Amino acid sequence: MGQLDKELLQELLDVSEKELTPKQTKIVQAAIEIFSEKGFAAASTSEIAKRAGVAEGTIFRHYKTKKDLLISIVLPVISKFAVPFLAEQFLNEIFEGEEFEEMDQFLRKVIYNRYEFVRKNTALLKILLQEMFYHSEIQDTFKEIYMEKIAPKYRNLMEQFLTKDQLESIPMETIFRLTISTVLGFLLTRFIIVPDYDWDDEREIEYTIQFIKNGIKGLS
Amino acid sequence: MGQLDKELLQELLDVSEKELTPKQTKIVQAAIEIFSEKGFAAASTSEIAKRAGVAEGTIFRHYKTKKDLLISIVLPVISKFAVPFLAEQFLNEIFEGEEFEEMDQFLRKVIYNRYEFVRKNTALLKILLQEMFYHSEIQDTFKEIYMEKIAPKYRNLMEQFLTKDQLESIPMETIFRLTISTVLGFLLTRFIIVPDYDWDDEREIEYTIQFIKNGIKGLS
DNA sequence: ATCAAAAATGAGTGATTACTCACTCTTATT
DNA sequence: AATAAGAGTGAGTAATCACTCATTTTTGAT
Repeated sequence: MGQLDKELLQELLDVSEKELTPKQTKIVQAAIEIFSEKGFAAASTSEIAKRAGVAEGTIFRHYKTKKDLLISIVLPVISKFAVPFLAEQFLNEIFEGEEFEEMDQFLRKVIYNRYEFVRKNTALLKILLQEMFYHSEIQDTFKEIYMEKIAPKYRNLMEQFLTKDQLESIPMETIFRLTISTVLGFLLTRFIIVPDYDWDDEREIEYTIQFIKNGIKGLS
Repeated sequence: MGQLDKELLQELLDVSEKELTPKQTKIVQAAIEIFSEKGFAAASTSEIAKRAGVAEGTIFRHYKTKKDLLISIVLPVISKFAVPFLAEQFLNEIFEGEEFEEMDQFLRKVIYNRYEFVRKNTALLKILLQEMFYHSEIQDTFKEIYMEKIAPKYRNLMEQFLTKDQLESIPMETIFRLTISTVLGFLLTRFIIVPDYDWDDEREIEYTIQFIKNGIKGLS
């Protein structure tokens, strides 16, 4: 279950880090598997070492503590999950050439993009989802990225889609909340809560887009 | 933070159980606090005993294992969270006398009702939210209650609100998914993810209702 | 081939874990 | 007052925990 692509892993952890030794990569892969299977607190360093095919001491050569290992795995995922689809390049593709397009287009692009990300990184996101409640470093990183990267860009973007009526009467935070919880609700349901159900993904995505679009349209 | 009302606790655990001794009540209260603060796996029975003002052995008089304690706390919450607002009495209040009313009314009633429940039981629901991923007993109970109690009643109810067009074209599972994830998204955001934000609850609830109603209406 | 630095090892550490059990205390019934 | 049963106790147990460190192995530049 959930074999980890080595290149993908490297890309995830390489954000600003130096390279990992082969054994270090093994350790990180094993840690991701076990953390997501039984949770951080219930995972033991001895089991991680065993599954990585490595002496337990090797873990502590590279990571001062077990929690250090968790943090080094989990923090880069937050950036990778939140930031890229708000990068300039991504936005330009939406507003290419002609007039800016409908909210449909934007939502569809975002959802398909994040769908792929979640599909490839389910284990990592399960860890993140679980541990964010207990580790303030994770919460702080979330807050920082949301406030500095996501909120301002998304706000600008939404203003393009909304009428003057809507902009005056509906608080932007509410629109964020409803949009994000619908999209995350879809992704979590699809990949974490009931992944074994026989979903018709294209159809579900299309319904989700229409639900958000009409839901927001009806608020004013 | 999160002091536990003793009567409320009794009511929760009394579903079909015998009474608890005073010390047992203390144990359950302490366990709820500590489980929700640090998670089940990171909570130690010695700390629970200490906070309950009880010898550690007393815990194991009443519960065979630490996990037994968790399960005895968490399973009744699932029923209490899911079932009551679908009880006959509750539904009768909505369809009282005249014609059946709008979807608005139903959603408003459900949301306010569950809002109060979540407000009073935040710690319990945080435990449930965390541990459902690791304990199959919890998942099974969820599935059972959803399939036997919630889905069939909610299906009947929704059929009252939807036109023939909608009933034929939109799968009911999709409507469930969108509705539930929007409502849970609101409650989780409000009470667990960002409880310290200065929410205007009445306004948010009203927006949430309109969002769902118009979102579904637009699907056909 | 030499050798210094980095990587890896695994036996060993004290602390903590969930759980046991022989025993005492409390309570209610007679 | 006697007694039986359940509630409560807390010292004790083996297992496991995260982490250390003296030592060995691997690596890469010369």
